[in-house]
Amino acid sequence: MSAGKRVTIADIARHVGMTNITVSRALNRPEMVRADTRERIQRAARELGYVPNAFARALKRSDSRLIGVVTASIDNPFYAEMIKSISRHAKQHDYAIMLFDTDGDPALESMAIDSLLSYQAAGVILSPVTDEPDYQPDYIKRLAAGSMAVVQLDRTLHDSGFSAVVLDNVWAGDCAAHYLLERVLVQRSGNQRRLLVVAGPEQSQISRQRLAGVQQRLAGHESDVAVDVLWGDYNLPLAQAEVARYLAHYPVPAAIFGFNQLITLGALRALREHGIDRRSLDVVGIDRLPYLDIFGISVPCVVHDGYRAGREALELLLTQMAGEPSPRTVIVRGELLQ
Amino acid sequence: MSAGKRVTIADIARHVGMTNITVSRALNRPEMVRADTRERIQRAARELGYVPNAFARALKRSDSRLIGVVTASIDNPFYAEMIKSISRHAKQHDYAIMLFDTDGDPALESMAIDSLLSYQAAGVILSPVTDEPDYQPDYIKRLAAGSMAVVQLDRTLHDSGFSAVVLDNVWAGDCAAHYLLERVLVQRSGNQRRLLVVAGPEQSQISRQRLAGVQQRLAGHESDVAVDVLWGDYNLPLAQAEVARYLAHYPVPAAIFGFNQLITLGALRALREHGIDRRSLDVVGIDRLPYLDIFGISVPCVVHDGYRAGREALELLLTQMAGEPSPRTVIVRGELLQ
DNA sequence: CTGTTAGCGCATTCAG
DNA sequence: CTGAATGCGCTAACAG
Repeated sequence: MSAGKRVTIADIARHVGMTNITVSRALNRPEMVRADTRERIQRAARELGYVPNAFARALKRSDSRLIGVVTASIDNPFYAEMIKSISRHAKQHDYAIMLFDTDGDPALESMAIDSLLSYQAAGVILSPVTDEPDYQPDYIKRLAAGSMAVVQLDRTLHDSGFSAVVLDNVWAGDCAAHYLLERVLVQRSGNQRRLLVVAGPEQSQISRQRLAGVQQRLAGHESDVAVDVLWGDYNLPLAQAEVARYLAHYPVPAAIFGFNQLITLGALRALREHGIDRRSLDVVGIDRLPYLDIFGISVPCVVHDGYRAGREALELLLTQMAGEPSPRTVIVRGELLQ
Repeated sequence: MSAGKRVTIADIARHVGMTNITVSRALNRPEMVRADTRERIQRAARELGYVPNAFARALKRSDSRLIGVVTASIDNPFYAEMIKSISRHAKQHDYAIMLFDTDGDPALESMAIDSLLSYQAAGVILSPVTDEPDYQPDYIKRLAAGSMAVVQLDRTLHDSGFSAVVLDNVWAGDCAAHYLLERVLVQRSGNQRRLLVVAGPEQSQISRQRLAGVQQRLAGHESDVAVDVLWGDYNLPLAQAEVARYLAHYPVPAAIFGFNQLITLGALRALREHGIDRRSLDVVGIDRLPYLDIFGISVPCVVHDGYRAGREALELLLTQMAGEPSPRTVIVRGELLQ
């Protein structure tokens, strides 16, 4: 209750006329202490306002109950959903979450990893700032050398060898292309059969896979659909600018496929900007565009279950922490929502 | 580099033929060590893959570089924005964030506080599960007794005496009501002059303030606008259900005012469900309904700058941590966006 | 069931 | 500028 010094186990010991270790046991392994002394100790702890010192405990036991989450953008709804899921499940296993939002900055990402190593985190769930193969941050070595479990989420470091939970990106591309082919493109005529894909960075593995999915589906179909690809980034303004520039130079395509939520929104905004009714062509996306049904709007999207992805990541991390040596990859497949 | 034991300061000391303390100094207060030995030590540290042990350091210095963030819903975009802002600014002051998503569960909230006390967090930014005055969790005592700085964010514990960053809720209500009066309600006739307010929980201080703002504005206007209030919670399904029930029993009001993003969306969905064109009446809300402009939809809203609120909260926390004894309250005013 | 001893890794005394 | 001793708070390991 006193605001001055912190109450330690020793204070309680003095208070009840026992030794430290007995107090420690009464608090952590109650069954090892006689019922009445246990009572006395626990009551004293409560009355004195005892708060265990997590640092001292972790130092002694050299195992922390900490899990790190490193992500580039907590304000991306898909990531927020995954983080919520991780947080919820971590709590069930008595782990606290240390969160790092790297804001797309590799330097911050590296510092985040160092912090986690420093805090002896039992594991990290990592979604790097980019998944381009060139990105080979030097913390990979530090991570691989240590005993910290690692699970990558959504974005992966090329060839890092860590476990991962990723989306089925090829399938997502395939699925959207299939939708476009079956329902849409077949109904159009001649040179209208043009699909505009608005992708992320040209080197992004995720974008490449999604595009591969599209191409694989088109190839199987023996159609004469032409694909134009705009490379950019996973944000709205750039996607909007790219699409605007495209529309200024080429005829309106039969369909547009946006590779994530923000890209799709950017493309739609560009259409509007050019005075083109979005219903005059077909737009599909990846990731949910929430609440549009309320306004009678429907944009078909391939959506992935972020809650599930988060859970899978945490479970994978726990098995790694339990000693499973071989890295595993879990693939989460989405579904087309119309 | 070795995967076995962690390398400590002592290993480095042995390696370079110095003692622990010199190594410690070379790493933390380089100016206290001769240049060449400092070099040797720092190089050895790098080569051996030394990682400082944050626990040992914190234990010794009894000051952690940890700030706790406790919130009910990281997946609420407004909260996500605030958390991102907190995270970004905390990093600038070399603090790491420990995040707790309480998921609306008071028990989890209490555990989160205990964890933070246990980790000797320098401060907490707290947004409790509810702001109803009845909610007086017993961790308040523990918090007040200790030396941890506390700043409440958005939602506050009634009479807790902690610093806070809150929204100007009265003003938000006033502002929306003003808009409705000036632009809208005056144009309607007789018994059509009915405003439906869809609020949060009946005891929520925030909802009460927003409602007070509405009533104050209406009172000042000497108008004959009647207000119906639906109490509920800050989520979509309940708001939708309440509004649906209202529409089943009463004539369509001249306007609907939703007290947060999800409530407004719920109300709009109820309208749609009842086959009522939302443009046949006036709908205003609090919180942004993002991206609707892309679809040519406009729902006027009072929006608050979450990024700023987060920054203010962190700054307030830092001043508290620096010893400022008197609690302060910062009020963030929103603006009407049409 | 309880106590003694010892040490986790680091940084603060105080001496050289 | 460098070192020796000491302790932060807690809990193994081994007694008793």
